[in-house]
Amino acid sequence: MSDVAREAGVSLVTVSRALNTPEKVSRDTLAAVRRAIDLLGYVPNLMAGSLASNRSRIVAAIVPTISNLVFAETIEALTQTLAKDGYQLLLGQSGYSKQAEASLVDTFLGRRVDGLVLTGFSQPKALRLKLQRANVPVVQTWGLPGPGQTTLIDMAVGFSNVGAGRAAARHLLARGHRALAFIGADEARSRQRLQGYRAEVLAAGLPDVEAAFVPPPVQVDAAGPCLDRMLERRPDITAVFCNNDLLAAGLLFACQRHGLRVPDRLAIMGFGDLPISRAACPALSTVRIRRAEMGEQAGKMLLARLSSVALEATSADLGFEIIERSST
Amino acid sequence: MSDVAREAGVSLVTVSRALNTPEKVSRDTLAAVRRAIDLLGYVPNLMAGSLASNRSRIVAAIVPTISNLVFAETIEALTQTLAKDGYQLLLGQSGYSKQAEASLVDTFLGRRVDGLVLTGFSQPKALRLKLQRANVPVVQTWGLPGPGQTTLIDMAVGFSNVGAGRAAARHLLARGHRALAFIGADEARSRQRLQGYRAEVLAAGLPDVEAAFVPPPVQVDAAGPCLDRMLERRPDITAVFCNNDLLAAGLLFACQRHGLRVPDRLAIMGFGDLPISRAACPALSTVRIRRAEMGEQAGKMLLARLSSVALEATSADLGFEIIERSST
DNA sequence: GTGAAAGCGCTAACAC
DNA sequence: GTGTTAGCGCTTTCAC
Repeated sequence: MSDVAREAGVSLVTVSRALNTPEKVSRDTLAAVRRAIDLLGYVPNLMAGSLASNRSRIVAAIVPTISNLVFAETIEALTQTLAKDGYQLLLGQSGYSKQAEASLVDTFLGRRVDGLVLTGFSQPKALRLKLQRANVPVVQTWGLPGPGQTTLIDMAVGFSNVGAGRAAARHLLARGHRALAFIGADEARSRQRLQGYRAEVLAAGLPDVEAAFVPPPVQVDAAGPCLDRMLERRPDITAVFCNNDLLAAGLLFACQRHGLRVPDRLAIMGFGDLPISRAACPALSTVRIRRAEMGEQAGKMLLARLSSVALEATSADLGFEIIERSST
Repeated sequence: MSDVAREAGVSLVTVSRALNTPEKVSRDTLAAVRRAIDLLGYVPNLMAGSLASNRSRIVAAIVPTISNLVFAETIEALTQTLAKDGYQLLLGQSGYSKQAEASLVDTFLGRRVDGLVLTGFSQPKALRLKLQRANVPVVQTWGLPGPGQTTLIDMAVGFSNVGAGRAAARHLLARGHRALAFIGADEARSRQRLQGYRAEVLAAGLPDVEAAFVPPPVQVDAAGPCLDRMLERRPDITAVFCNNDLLAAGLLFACQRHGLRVPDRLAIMGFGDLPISRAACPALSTVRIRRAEMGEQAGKMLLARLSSVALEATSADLGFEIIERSST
């Protein structure tokens, strides 16, 4: 930077200003500085700037895995929202492990990220306190703060997993199904959806839900084996709520293979409204959630906080929507 | 850090050493320092460390979009390989735009990333030169350096897209197909596969391939409309090579919808060997590529370079494999 | 094994 | 509108 300053015949600060607040520099000086920058091929060191200004312009996000399309879309929208304001994204993957999440948070705090986006609300208390003490803006996603273990750290954007489970059950019950099953990943959000799903079924005076869990990360081909075991135990099952559209698509293929007609013999309901649910044959009924908006909203909340703009609310409920298609 | 030093009764440098090279500090001193760190809740500022040491321990990766499962898996493996050595990943998404890619590179160079992972080989010359001048380790992925516009910047890991296209064509020709079609995204790698595919078809003395391009990012539901147009123009088509398994699955659903039997009326070949290709009914023949290994290998190459370990080769060909299943 | 001194390349605060 | 001064919180180098 001092080379540039010398070349342009100005002082070092002026170069800094030309870069960061060009409107506070005269036209001629600005031109001279820019010429010098081009001439010397100068690339500003943002790390030094971060150290001096105490703002890294980096936000970190932790997801269980980026290989799950639903998280990928949230991250994509988040990255793009942040990029508009010159922020970059550090990506962390917890692999559904609380311990890995905690150690990622430590690293990210050490890097002095300006903000943090977490997935879910089941962080241990110690982590919550650490984050609150660190005084770093945090957005939790893919759920909503509420009673139980779902505690708010700072800000939140998502939807009610329990409510989504309830709505799925109501949809299937309204279609006349009386023996319902559930297939989901063995993790917190999926269990919350099951909770709502089950509550609705029991409230209708029906036998309990037949539930199967597959270890996360969910693979599309995990559904087939589940189906076999399920129908063996409960041949009366007529509807399955899959906690992921990909899982539902896999189940649909498994039904085709077994000659089970969908929805006549077995109704299938997905979750997420991924493009595949619309493309499938029959098209899959599902619960639409606003994945991209979740990332965008998380980014906006952080940016607002970072620019000291007053936030309307610390928590945003993006809701969900039952999409009725042909598989139920 | 000086607070910790005071608390532990040692100098500031000793704290730094206890953190970075604990083996160079005596057992007692180490214990004292660690006690002080816990007591004070000290979190080292890695940005300051980066500035002083001129190593950021950050690697940046640029992919077209993280919402495409194939890239997500590469990124996942890369992140995990880097994490083992204490490196974090900055994620950039170009949205298939060369301009966006160039501007991301500028930002990342400004952040003084220790390494860079790029997707593809068609970077403009100016970008290549800039990266080479910056003297930062770079790995290009999802292809191989070779003649044409595919120039090597520094290191590479991938497979031959042209070769994969050729192999797909040979597979279909061997099954007796004589009128072949292609559906792919309108981007460089897809075009290279078409190039190999077409070359093989023409070499067999057959009519040219019927090719359809969909704008990236590819969506699973993009295939259906393509199919209609294709069969209208060329009702003789008996096999389609889709440049993505998701696209192939979408095509399979479209065939079910139209009552076209797969593979009897139309053979479908996918690309990537995503889990869905095995789960599909009929299971999809496809070209397996080693997505996760690509990320892992890219990470290893960078880490080797960063720790000054001699690399065996600057370029790794991970190959591909034709997976024969029921859809062809 | 430990410490003192000298920066890393910037920005913040204040002066002019 | 521009410059001067004083750091940001570490690591490196060299000395002991």
